[in-house]
Amino acid sequence: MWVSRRTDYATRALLVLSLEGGGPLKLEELAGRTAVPQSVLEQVMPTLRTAGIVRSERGPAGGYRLNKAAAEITLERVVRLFQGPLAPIGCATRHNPEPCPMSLGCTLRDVWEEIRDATISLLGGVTFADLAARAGGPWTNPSLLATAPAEPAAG
Amino acid sequence: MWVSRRTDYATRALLVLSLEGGGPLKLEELAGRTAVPQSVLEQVMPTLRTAGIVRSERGPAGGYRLNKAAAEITLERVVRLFQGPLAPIGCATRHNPEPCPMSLGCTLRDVWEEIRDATISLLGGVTFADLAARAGGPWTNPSLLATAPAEPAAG
DNA sequence: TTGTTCTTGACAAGAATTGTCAACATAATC
DNA sequence: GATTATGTTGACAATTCTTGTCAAGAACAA
Repeated sequence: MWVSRRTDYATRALLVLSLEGGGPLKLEELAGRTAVPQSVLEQVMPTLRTAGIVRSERGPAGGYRLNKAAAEITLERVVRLFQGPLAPIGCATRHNPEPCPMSLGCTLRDVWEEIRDATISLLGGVTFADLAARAGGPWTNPSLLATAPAEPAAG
Repeated sequence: MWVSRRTDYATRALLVLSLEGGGPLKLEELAGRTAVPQSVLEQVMPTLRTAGIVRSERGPAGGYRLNKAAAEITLERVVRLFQGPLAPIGCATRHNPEPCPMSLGCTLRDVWEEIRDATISLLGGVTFADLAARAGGPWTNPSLLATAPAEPAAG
């Protein structure tokens, strides 16, 4: 339960962009196709842009597209961007681990590091090309999305 | 960075109890030997007790000890007790996953589930007997702990 | 009865998360 | 140039989680 909503939303947006090879997608479209509040994507997309992962164009016919091949964007890159270190605990990060008076001979830390490495290995081994290749359902067929906004037919 | 302090503290306390095969350890001793604030252990230990992992005795000569063999207490059990589900995200828990309109054909969720399973596999494969067998430093030799409380010799 | 120890519940301070909004900048089109 | 469509930015409120602390109470032994 440690992947934040923003991380979730960012990966969703990138998966849709990976599936939409060509033209730019507007923020509104992107929000609709990923079932993400547009107001949150407003925050998420600029972060992806600053990181060089997506590119944007303004004005009519503007929108977002990938800034590099989907095969070159790993899940690790994106999760790191929004989550920071992937270690489950501060004493087990690879860079600048949090000091702990019990770290010497600590076998608990060994396990935390194994979890960290397994996580990195999995996230680092998956690109958005991989994710796009096997995606289905509403990902490839937007009409399968309920798109139930404010008020359903009730009254 | 998803393992909470309380989880950290609980596992530390259990590791020390596993190393101290025999007599009960008082809360104060346990706090000292694990470098954990006693006031927090006051909250953590009863949780371990209610879960049947440790046993307690009150009065003088009281304290805590393991309620079962260290080889029968897995890290998974303890982490679950304090963290809840081990999945990185709500849609990927094994029981009652959080519903998501994008779950059909979602390859992202596949990866989250792989991370969940790898985490469970690692945590489930380690017992406190394993952890105790290889521990060293201040874990086996408490005198190596700085135990620097309020005011060091400075004046 | 006294002293030691665990037990419980309430709590405050702080941090992180989540979602929203308004004002602004840029680009195309009329 | 005016207008419209779009991304950009920063501030923000509400909520929830985390962390540590404390005081009063219950059990046990001497």
